[in-house]
Amino acid sequence: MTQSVKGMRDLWGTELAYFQFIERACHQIMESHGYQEIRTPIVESTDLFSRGVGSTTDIVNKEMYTFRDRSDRSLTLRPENTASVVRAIIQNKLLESNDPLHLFYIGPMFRYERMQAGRYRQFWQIGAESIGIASPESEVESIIMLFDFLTSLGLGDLSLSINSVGFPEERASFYVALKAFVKDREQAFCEDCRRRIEDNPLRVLDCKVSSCQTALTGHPEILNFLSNESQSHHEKFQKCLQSSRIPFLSNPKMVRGLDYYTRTTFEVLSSDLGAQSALLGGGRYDRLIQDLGGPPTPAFGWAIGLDRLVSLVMKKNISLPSKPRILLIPVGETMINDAFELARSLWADGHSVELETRGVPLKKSLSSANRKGHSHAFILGESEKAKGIITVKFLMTGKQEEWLLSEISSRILHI
RNA sequence: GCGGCUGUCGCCUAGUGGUUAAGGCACCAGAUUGUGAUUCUGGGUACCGUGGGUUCAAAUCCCAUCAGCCGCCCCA
Repeated sequence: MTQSVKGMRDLWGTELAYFQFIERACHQIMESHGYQEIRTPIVESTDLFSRGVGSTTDIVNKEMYTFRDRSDRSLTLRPENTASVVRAIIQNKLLESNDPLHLFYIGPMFRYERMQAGRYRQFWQIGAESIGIASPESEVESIIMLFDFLTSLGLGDLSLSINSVGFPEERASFYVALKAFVKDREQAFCEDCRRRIEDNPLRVLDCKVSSCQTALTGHPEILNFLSNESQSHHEKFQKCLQSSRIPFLSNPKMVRGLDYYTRTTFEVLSSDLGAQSALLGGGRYDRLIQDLGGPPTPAFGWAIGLDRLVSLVMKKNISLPSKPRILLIPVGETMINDAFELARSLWADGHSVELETRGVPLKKSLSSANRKGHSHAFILGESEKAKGIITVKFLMTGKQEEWLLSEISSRILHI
């Protein structure tokens, strides 16, 4: 049998219901904050990502789904959405007015990676981008929205890690200092770190080996290498977070994997997610829009892994809002037209009702209603018709009531 | 990209060279045809992930492949 492509899964049933619950909450919160949805193509020119995400990142170097189309163009399934959103606002001239833009998106992303729990080759992200504002306050506005969103899902207790990575020209001297620091103490570090010093010095900072963490005591911190402007930006950001009562941890060791970040970066990890603990991440990207051919424009954004968010919400036993599920069962062939008539009037009133059309014995209908999780069965047979009523069976308790046909629509609201 | 583990009905598992692969849950059929879920009775629904190989004989051993899981790397 042909099966789905490795790392790409079908969503249905309970898990899909959680996806939809979260997507609805997302739309609601975004709209209340004035963010508008944007949908960009899933496929883009490969160079958008190599230029936008950064040609030295792992995402670009080993994780992209890149292929050639019939005209020999190099195309890539988007590994993230910020580069596409930036491309879209430049191409569609959304920045002409100089007014800030607030956009959000929900959609699938693709990265060619080794499979693990919580890591898929097609995964879903929800993201928000705040474009055209340089202030630390705009960052906090965006983060407040993010936390309102998480709180509405019952996940308000997550803790935010923040850092600032400054601008590229400010980072260079920090890299030199960090490399020198580690090299001076090379023997104190583990084998992995000795390798990391060469190919990814920042990664030494979050090594899990405790002796390495000890050896890092007094290591150079990136904040000390930033310009006065970047430092004061970061201070304002922290003060604003504090006065907004958003709990955070300043983490000078935090490293992010995308090249376009400038100044503020942040992320939220959750130990409930196992090895793939990253739930969301984001930051400022003041150079990306000009790097991709637009006018110099400051911007800030974040993205949440929707698959991981769903798995967290499900793990915390946060229950979905449940509505009554009604099955209308005509008893006997003569009642099917009456059942259609009743169902159509209930649908017209906006009620959610399913109709049994198989013509099977009542016993069978009730049995599958029970199995499929219906809460109520409406039984309509000759005897009900003669009395102008319907039998309402409560499948949880087994109790039955008789409702007048004329009262059904209003009584449904109270079950 | 590197290292390791796993793969038996819809789900969970037993079975580690020898008859027709076993059990639980689920499912299906019945217990006076308009009452499910509960009870009772009956039913096995599986080419043992796939393809090769070894053997008189393979779910079991070997190889390959696919998929999943775990660690590294990295990220959501």
